[in-house]
Amino acid sequence: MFSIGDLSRRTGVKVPTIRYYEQMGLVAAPERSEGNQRRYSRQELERLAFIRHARDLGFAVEDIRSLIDLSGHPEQPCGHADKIAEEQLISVREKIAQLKRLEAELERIATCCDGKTVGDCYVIRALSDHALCADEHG
Amino acid sequence: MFSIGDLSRRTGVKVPTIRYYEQMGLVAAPERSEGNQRRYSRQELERLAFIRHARDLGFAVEDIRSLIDLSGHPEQPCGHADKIAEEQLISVREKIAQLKRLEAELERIATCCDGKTVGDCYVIRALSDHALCADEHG
DNA sequence: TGTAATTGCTCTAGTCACTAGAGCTTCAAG
DNA sequence: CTTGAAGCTCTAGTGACTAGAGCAATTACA
Repeated sequence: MFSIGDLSRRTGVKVPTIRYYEQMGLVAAPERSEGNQRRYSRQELERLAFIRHARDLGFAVEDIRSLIDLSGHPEQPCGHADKIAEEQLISVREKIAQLKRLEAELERIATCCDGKTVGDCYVIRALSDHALCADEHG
Repeated sequence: MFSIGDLSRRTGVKVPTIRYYEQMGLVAAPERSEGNQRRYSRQELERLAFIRHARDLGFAVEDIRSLIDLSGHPEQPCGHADKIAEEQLISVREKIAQLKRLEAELERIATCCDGKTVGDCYVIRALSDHALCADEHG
């Protein structure tokens, strides 16, 4: 039996976040001690580790809920789980592409400033005038 | 003189977002028509375009506030503006690095599933067991 | 000039995924 | 048996908007 603090240390999920997940129905309400404190089993530790891992990978809480539902039905076809993971992959790739465009733009902005005062600062001018951008973004 | 809708169309910032920026003090409260509708000048259009551009580049509203304050003092040294842009560049690069790690992990997860049911689905197993991960993330 | 469609106004509340704080109780170690 | 850490519930705050209700003003057209 683990206290909420044990669970937090073992999974890296903060204590208030665990309680929040319980409220959201992502983890079930666990047993309580005589003094009304939460007591978790190993199964619940594993579920929380699952959630943590999926959150680290950028899955939305709703996706995680679906994945948990799926994992409770091991006899069903797993196409849905694959689909969630693939969509997540696509979204991550899109974010990378977008951020790379920003990186290029910011690189130009942040390294080209040789003005001494704000009046001729390239950072400020570049932000004021989209026409100074090399290409489209945003 | 532009209505809030004109401003929105010209800058790509949505109408409620413009009002929100006014509330947050990012743009000044503009003149009003006799019927109490907002009327903007070209200067305000430019400021909003500046904000839009900076938001597109991922600057936080607080950073934008600083940049606007700076641009109001063109005689000051521009080191601070440079610093904000450089920090933003660093943070974008960190995000890219993190997302690339996720991409690799998700790629492995999403493409390796040849199980037919959830019971032996690699997606679910990989999320349950961090030990299946090729390397650290999150 | 009339009227209808569009646009605008304020205000409150909701989003997502937490995070912080107040004020209290329980637990574990010495 | 005491003390200090950890736990409890509850409310409210974060960032950057977004949505909706219920009105008022403006604009286009007949």
